[in-house]
Amino acid sequence: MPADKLADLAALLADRTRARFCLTLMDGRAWTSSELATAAGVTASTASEHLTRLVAAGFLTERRQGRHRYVQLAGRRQADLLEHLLAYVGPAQPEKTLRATAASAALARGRTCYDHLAGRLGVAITDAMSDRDLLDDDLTLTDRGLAWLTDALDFTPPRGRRPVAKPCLDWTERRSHLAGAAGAHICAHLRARGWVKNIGTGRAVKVTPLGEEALRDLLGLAPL
Amino acid sequence: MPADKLADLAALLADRTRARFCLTLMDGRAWTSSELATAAGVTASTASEHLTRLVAAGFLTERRQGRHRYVQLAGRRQADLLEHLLAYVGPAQPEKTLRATAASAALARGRTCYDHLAGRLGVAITDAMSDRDLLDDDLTLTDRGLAWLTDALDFTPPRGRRPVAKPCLDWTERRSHLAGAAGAHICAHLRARGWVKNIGTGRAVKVTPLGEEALRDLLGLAPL
DNA sequence: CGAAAACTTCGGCGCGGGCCGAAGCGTCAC
DNA sequence: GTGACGCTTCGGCCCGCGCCGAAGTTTTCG
Repeated sequence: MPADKLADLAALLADRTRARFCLTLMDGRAWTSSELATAAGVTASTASEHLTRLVAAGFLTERRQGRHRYVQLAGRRQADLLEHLLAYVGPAQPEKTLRATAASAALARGRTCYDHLAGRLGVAITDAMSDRDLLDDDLTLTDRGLAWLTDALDFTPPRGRRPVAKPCLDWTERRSHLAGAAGAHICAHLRARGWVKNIGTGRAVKVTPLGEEALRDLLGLAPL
Repeated sequence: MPADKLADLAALLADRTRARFCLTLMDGRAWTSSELATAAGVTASTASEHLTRLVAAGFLTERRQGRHRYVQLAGRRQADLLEHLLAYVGPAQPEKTLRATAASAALARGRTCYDHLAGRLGVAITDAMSDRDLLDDDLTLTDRGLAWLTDALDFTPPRGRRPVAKPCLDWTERRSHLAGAAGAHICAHLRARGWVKNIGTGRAVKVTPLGEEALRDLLGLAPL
């Protein structure tokens, strides 16, 4: 019965603590059990039980390393699903505290979404690439786009079945931005060059002065 | 906190009975409370409470008519969300009973998805339209496509903001098929002409002999 | 080696929620 | 009006589960 599987999947995310874990993990990085526990405001034992359940359901993967248990979103499918759910509940409405406002403004400006860039930054890069005919309307890579990525950004297309470029729904912008191998490569490349940096401990990112210059040169992108 | 809203949304669907209700309502039609109760195998009182909750959350809409309470999926956003969740849990794996096998085979062959056609039938129509340059790669309507719909199928584009054509993910085929106003129109048109008919009480549909002929003439579609 | 750190397991508490049956209320048919 | 019907409300049952603290295991560090 597909309804039962649907209910089981929903039940997995139908808890505030587990939902917080998943959202925290949306940055695509691996977190330890205790990091997630403090981030969500529960004790270590509670976190341990939740993680066991999320891993058992295949939603997260774990890697034991010494006395640490690192967990990560299991893959892009899970990240996609979370994005769709977030898009449904809608962008966070006006916040109460100043700190929360600043934090969510930073998130809206630019962040990582699993392994690629999202927020206004992600959408702006996607738009700039579309304007220069590097992307099609459906966010697949054009020949020009492939050449550009290869030449300017040292991209080599993956050998596996992973789509090179595909759209990902953005829950603050309500627009599609570039995901897939190309999106991931761009994110990694900009990070490696020091063109974008993480802000704080979350998944918000900011463009460095160096990065603004580079993005202007590469894509004619004005500072956000 | 967006995580809390995510958890609340998931909790809404994290019950087998409510999940069954929603899946039953995926045919886009309105059902009465007692119909859903028997379909899901619960008493009237239990169904009433679940429906109240789903309506309060804005997931369903209700229409009181005499002594009946008709409920319906609130809109396309809800249907889309359910499709994505179903796509994640995957197509139903091999069934136990013969009756279940036949029923799910019929569903895979052709069904309605909220207001348009899905399953192999929906995908086949979408593919045939793409082959004839009526649709772009991203399943938007080409000029030829709009002309074809208007001439052959009495289509008039809606005045509102509803997209004329857009992709919808198919949870059995794992492919996109045509949704949006054009998809809904095609479904309604085929049904009105008696080219497709509902099978039984669910959302499975079959193509009539008349319909097979018409689809061959219109789109060069071979019988499924 | 001993102590500290990260995590897990277990017992127990309390709450929420899913279910039903019985009773009540409005609506329709005769 | 009278009865049947569809639905809702209420009380009560019970299970599941989210949480914690305490104790136990494994690894690291000095």
